[in-house]
Amino acid sequence: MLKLSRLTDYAVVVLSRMGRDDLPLQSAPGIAARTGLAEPTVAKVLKILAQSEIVEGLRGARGGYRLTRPLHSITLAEVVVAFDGPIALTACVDGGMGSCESEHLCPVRGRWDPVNHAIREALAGISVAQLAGVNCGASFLTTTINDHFVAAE
Amino acid sequence: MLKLSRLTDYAVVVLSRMGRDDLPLQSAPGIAARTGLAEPTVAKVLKILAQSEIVEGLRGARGGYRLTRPLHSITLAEVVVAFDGPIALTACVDGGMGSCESEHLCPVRGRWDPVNHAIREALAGISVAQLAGVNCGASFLTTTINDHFVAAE
DNA sequence: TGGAAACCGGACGTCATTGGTCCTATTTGA
DNA sequence: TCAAATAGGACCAATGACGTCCGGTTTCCA
Repeated sequence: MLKLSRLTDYAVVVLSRMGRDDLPLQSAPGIAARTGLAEPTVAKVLKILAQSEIVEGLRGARGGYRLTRPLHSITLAEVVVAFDGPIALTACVDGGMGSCESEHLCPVRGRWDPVNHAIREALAGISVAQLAGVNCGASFLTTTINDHFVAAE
Repeated sequence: MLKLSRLTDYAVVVLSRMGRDDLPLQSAPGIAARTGLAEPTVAKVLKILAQSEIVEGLRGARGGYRLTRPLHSITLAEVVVAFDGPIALTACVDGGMGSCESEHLCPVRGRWDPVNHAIREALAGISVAQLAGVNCGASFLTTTINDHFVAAE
């Protein structure tokens, strides 16, 4: 279905929530309660986000998570990469020649790179703040995508 | 991995092959032999392509398939839709309100549409001919994507 | 007129990946 | 010292994709 993993979806929800009520520190159970998502799921999402340094986790009692950057500087591409891995529509792209057995017959050898690049840029042109609908006063780069947002409002 | 289904990948290979040696009619076993792909797989791919009217199937002995349109007018988006269904990165997009149980809490409600649109346009801006590397003399619309192709050559 | 070749539609078993959960260790504040 | 919270990993169930195969139909040719 060319869809991204459900965890990525949750991540956007969690990040949006964290950006909306910007407290100094938010615990996983607290975010779970405010988003309506299951607590273990939120915990898993935050752990992965912390590994990608999109959020920062502080341990111990009264610990919690906080955003390392404002929401409008976090791109959708970053989040997708954190959960789904590198953005590549086909397996035969990672530079590694020789991995495909019918390589000498394949007429599309190496042609997917521009496609992946295009998708990557489309996702990089969208910030989580845009998805969250946070009015952060920033103007965006990708005119095409921004036009869509304007049209959707 | 945000990857498209393997059948979509095969479809591009098959279409590229059909466009390269443009015979009046090509059988599934023949294409299988020329691409190095398994024959049942090629047959399945062609059946789906026929349902989407990207190729046309002629039955009977000496039958086979042929492209309904030149390769450069078939977009990657069409092929993806044929195999992966409508391009939508999340499940909560198909207009159908009320399908999500935590909808009233969700801070990204309805915000995904522009993202899907952006991805859709990125895929619609790429023709199968470009993936196949066929020199068809046409100039392309999406400057961004075309720039990538130029840069890749 | 019969057989062969090819498309058409669908069903089926297997396999990998994802999704959700849980457990234990570690850290920190009261 | 205890409680609260993150960190990291393991585990199992289930969904979906993949590849294959089958019977049916159509058409050409000998």
